[in-house]
Amino acid sequence: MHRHEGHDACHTGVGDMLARAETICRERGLQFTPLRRDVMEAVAEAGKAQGAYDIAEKLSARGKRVAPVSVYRALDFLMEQGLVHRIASRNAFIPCPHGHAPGEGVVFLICRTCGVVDEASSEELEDGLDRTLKRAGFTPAHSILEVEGDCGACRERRQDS
Amino acid sequence: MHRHEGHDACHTGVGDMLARAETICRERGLQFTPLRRDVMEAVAEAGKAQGAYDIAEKLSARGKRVAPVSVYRALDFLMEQGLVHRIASRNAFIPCPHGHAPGEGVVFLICRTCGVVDEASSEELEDGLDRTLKRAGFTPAHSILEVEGDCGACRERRQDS
DNA sequence: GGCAGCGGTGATACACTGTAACATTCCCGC
DNA sequence: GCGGGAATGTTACAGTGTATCACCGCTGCC
Repeated sequence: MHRHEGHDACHTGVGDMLARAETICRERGLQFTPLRRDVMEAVAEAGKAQGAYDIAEKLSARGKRVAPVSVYRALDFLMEQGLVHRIASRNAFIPCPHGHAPGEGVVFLICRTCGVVDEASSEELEDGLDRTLKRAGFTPAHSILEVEGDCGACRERRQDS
Repeated sequence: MHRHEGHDACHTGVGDMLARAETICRERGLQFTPLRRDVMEAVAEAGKAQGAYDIAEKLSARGKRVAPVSVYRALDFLMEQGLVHRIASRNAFIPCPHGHAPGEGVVFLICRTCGVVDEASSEELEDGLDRTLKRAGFTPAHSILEVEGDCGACRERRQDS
């Protein structure tokens, strides 16, 4: 379980993500089926967060029809394995370039201009949250930290014009 | 705009919330209509987060039918005024006992056992988030911080049994 | 071989959440 | 009275997610 400080710079390629997913499943004795692979690929190759219905459409477009319910099941599986995250504020899904468990002090940075979702994490933030929860007498099980705003690239682009 | 450190202990009564809502609207030259009042009341008197359709049902039960769309409009208004918050992970709404603007370093603590949603905020958490965002070169516009887990009361209750 | 059990998938239907579009009402200022 | 704006009513619909049952392929077991 590795950690990052600040911006998430390790933009893994689609092929790498699939390979890693397969490895993880094999290690855990789980099946990385064709459907799960296709869904993982669809999420990974999209530049931004994808809705379940978008994924279903995308997979159906290349031949065999895939029902949304199948996509949801595959997504549930991939989320349990920490390979995909759900963005609650968008009802959409993104690939996870690392392998962290859910609720681990990771913040999602959602650019409202270009739609790209990035991850950031820091000890500092996590500690602050932990202490705040402890003071409130609350035992966390799962956290959702999402910030909507403008990413650096989009802000610069706006200033140019 | 007052601040809290730690657990939110100021559990305002329903009557107080309504009075405060009315005052705020009058101060801002906005209408606190009967519908808005009813929706505010429904949200305030429920012990836990309410879905928009729950509210519509509740209001319809006592006589005149209220369509969900009307509830949504009232909720939008109340959210703009900071009187109500939306819990993204539950698609539900809670009253806000304070008067903060959205995205102000407030964390929602959602008890997965009893369903009660509490608010907590701290400078520490907010600073940690700010610094993390700055390092990532991200300009925040709106934050969603929600933690699901067990509140103190439910944890104790479980240990008793 | 036959057979129960189980995980994964297909397929249909449905529930829940949210919004668009347009009609109506009410109130305020002129 | 009359135009105009804000709030609400009404209908329809889009988007998101789940329940249910059937089926298939595999494995272990008798």
